[in-house]
Amino acid sequence: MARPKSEFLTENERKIMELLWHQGPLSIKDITQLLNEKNTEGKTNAYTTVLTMCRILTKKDYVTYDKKGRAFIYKALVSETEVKKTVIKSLLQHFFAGSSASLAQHLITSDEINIDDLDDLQKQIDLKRKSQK
Amino acid sequence: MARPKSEFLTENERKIMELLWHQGPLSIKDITQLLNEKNTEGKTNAYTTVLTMCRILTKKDYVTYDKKGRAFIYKALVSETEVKKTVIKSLLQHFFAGSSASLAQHLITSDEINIDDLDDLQKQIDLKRKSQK
DNA sequence: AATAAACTATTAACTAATTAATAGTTAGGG
DNA sequence: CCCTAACTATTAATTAGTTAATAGTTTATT
Repeated sequence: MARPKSEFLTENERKIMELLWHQGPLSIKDITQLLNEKNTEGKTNAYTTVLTMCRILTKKDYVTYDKKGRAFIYKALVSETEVKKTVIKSLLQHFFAGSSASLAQHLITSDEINIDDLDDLQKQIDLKRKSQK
Repeated sequence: MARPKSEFLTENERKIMELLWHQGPLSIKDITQLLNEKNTEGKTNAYTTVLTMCRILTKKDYVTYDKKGRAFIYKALVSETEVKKTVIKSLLQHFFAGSSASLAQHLITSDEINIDDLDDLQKQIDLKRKSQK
């Protein structure tokens, strides 16, 4: 077996999905424009490059399209939530023995959380507790 | 530009790194054996396949080797903690606007955390709070 | 010192992904 | 109805990663 399809979205694929998630259905032209606007460092993509990426996403069932006039309007088939879930699941599996609690703990003890965040988390835990009783 | 080096470890690469992290330095023979033992579904890798993968990991500076007799003994150059950190950072960047707190919240409100876990988390938050005062 | 066993190096075939040029098609304005 | 602009389809070159056969080298044993 040669290289398998990448387990998740590649960087380029994710960028396109983000546009579709946040802006709704878009034509290739739209996507090309938006990608090139966002790209710092002046790195621009050709129309046909974006087309190819959208074809790949179609083949992988991440998106589909409707024909509107002569243009294809692409839309997401998979939600951001679903992708998020998959990625977190994989992270948990690989590095935290499948335990959400273990990752949560890691995040809480990390340096990047301040007191306000901790307050919020505590409230969230209380709420969750009550709903589980 | 064609396909860039994968941002992180690929599945195969990660499996090898796991062995080196948890078992210490190993020869190609050892790695091959351990990989094939672990593999359910009877999928075995040839010695030379493993060799190639180790070469790639060497080129990427994830591992290095010492010559011991005629064999190369491979050892990890990058720790599991470092890789973990990188993966979490990317997840945060892409799906949680860079906020650890936001991901922590997501985990806490997810269905997969039980009361005992919540207790532990609460204790952890208290500890962290005191240390930050 | 010859030989076999154990190891590494070279090479290759194949698929996925990236990038895009060029060719072909279609639809709307004159 | 024809032409051109806007769009899609085809094709291709390139690199990364997967898999492994084969060729070459080294070392230990007889």
